[in-house]
Amino acid sequence: MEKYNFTEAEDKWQKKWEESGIYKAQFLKDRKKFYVLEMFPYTSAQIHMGHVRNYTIGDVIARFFAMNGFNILHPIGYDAFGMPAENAAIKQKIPPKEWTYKNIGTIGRQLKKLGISYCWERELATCDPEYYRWNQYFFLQFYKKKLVYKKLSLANWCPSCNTVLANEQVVDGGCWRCSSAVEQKELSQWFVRITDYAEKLLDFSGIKNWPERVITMQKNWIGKSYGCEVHFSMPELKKELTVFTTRPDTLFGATYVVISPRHPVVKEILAKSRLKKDIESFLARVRNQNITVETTAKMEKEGIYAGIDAVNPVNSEKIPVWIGNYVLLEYGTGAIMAVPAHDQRDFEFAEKYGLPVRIVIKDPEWETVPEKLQQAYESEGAMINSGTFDGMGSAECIVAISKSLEKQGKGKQTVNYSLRDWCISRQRYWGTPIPIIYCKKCGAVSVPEKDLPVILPEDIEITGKGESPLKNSNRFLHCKCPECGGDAERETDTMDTFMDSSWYFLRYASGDTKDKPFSKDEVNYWMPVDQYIGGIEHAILHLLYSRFFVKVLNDMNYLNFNEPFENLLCQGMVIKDGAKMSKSKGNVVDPEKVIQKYGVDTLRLFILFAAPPEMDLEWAETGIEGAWRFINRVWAMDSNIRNYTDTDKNNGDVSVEKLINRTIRGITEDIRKEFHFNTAIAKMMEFTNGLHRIIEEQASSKEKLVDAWKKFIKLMAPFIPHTCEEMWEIHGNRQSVFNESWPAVEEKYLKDEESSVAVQINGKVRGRINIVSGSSEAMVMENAMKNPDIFKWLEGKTVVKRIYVAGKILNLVVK
RNA sequence: GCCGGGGUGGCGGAAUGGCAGACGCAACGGACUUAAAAUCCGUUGGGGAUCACUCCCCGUGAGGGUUCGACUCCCUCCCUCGGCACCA
Repeated sequence: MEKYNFTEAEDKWQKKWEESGIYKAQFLKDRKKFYVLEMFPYTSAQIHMGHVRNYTIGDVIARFFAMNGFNILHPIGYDAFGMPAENAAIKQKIPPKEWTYKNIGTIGRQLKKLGISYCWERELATCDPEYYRWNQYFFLQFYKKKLVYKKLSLANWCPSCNTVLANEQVVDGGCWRCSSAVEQKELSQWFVRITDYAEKLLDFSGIKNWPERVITMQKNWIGKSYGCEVHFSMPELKKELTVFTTRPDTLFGATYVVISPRHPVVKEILAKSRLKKDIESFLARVRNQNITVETTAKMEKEGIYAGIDAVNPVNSEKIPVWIGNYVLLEYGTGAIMAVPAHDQRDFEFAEKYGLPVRIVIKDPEWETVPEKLQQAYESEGAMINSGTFDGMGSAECIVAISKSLEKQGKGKQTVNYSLRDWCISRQRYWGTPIPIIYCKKCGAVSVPEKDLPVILPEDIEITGKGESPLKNSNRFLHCKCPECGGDAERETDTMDTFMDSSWYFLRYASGDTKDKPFSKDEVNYWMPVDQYIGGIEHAILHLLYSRFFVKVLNDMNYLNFNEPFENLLCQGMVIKDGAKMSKSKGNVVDPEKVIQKYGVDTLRLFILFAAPPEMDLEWAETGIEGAWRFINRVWAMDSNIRNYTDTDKNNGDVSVEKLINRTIRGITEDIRKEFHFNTAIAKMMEFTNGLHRIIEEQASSKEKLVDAWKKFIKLMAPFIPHTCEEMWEIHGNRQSVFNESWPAVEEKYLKDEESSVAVQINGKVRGRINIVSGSSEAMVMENAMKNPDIFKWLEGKTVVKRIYVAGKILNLVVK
């Protein structure tokens, strides 16, 4: 028996698919559509196993829905802007554009080898000026609506390289290139006002099926909390200080307030305070503490008395104002009231600096003497030391105290979000230039739409040092003001690449894009994406920004839907030797090598079989061998079936019909329900095992056998497309198997005349009996009593209870 | 610390209130072969009884509960992998 020649078949079918344009998306308004999308790849050197898994899952879904009568859009493109291109430029002296397009070439070739059913006509790269001009266009539309603005914000700064660093470029508090200590520097940067949409983004009602954890992560990220703003007066400054708290019930227990070192009032304090020198040296020390993830957690809480007091509005008590490094300017009002008795952080801070503690909520299990308090009591209880509120429950006091403050104009109930506005400024080269011109006379002026795109210059050397690289291009930097015609300079920041990926799915959905970002009609037809597939690492940012974009564009009437991705599948990682495949771990398996040795269908089959899509997948070379064996078994079986000879004994047998119909039903359900391709493939294996027996025993006529086999080829086609096309052709078909429709279940073959019922005694299986379908409970019982295996357990006992689940189980409770 | 996923044979995994371990891998035995590879057939959770057909006990991270019946539902705990983290 000859082995399946995968190289020949794969080349042949990939070519045929390309020539026939079978996967080309067609805008057909009256047909039901299905948009399958995998997160587009970043243009690093080549694709890895994680990509193969992602795209294979998408491909099975696309092919399955196509065979089920849907009009399919299944596009691909490249996330082509970003830092690694600049790193390559620094290290290898290759211009970012050259590096990127070289990689696009490699990845494109690799993707084509995977034989995915992509509509290549809609391929895009975000670094193409015809793409990024629309980033600029959207920026300007948002600018008009005041959804983008400029403000001062902190950035990581390397004083030696004289450059801004991304968070991931800060390693152990130092610069990744030169290890100098990283400082925080205030820069004027562009922000998108995503906080305006916080409430809309919390509404997930337009989403059909997303992993629960992704929704939870987004909700936590947005971080809505109900609370109260309280105004404390500062007599020395003749000013009010507003704090935000979620626990107004503890207001009587506030023994000091703390403000962020970057709070605007700090300047005024410095002007007035007798402790000016001490505060300045404290600020100098704290200011350079960088705020990357690792360091924030370890950072010691520190503070200093500001030398002035604040007056608590509920009891007119004077309490000290402190400046503390643990208070964030960006959250709430940048100032807090500290209640050490009922907040663990405040408790620790108070202990460290010997600040007073006052208990205002009674812990039912603990004493109410401050000196004896071991830790803050953060739960509910009865109010004490709180004036007229004493005796009330603390939960009702949250509302009562807020309302009382509101009435006196000393505070108000508010809602707070931890979501911050989206900083889109990057002081880098390889990104979309921000279309703003600075004129001494006219200020910040938008580039007129007719002048878009603002093209990224290529006469730039990337060094990784100095400020924004675009400042080095005179041709780029200097321009005329569009308003007054005078000398002006361009904005030299580029946009965050999340801007690119926030709408690429709309561009894909649009065939006609000469003079607009996308065609409204076509986008309204294809969108939302019916199935989006990608890694969990994009659970928050990419998915949140895309949702935001769609909501804004909906409000601006560019489109008429509210969510970009109705269904989301987050596939698990590819693991080898207990760790995620990665270059640094040295455990990568190159997909191309596997394809060379076994063919892409084998690789697909293994990946789909080894685990359900959402779980991590353990790479196993022996598993690949198993997949390869299965494909060859199928290949051999195909020729056995073609060479099968009829005998006269097999005419009435329906076992092959039963088998194929059971398989059709099982596989269809496994795909439909949760994309559990692993169990679908198990059912294919069960089918071949069963069919093998039928062939050996010559239990079926040839006609029925061939008929079942052809249906089986269709069932396998989404999984191993090349192999199935080849077999489909050998069986005399001229058209692609993907023009066929998915086999339908013939219910009449699934009604079993006999079924086996397990008989339990006190919940333990003691025997099995075969019954005629539809037997009554009494008949089953009678049958069971006749069975010696069961009878012996009943001797000398009485049956006190009988549970019968039709056709499945009979449980007898005996004493 | 908070939130979430997960824990089932030697391994990947099935079964989500009704016969635990489908399907595959690995291992072992057999057939074919001069031999090997490939292929095909068989066995395979642990323990025990039996010449044998077979039969019994234990078993889904640990302990408890609900139920005629629990991998599945509830409570307590342990381990593990992710995410977030001074959010006031």
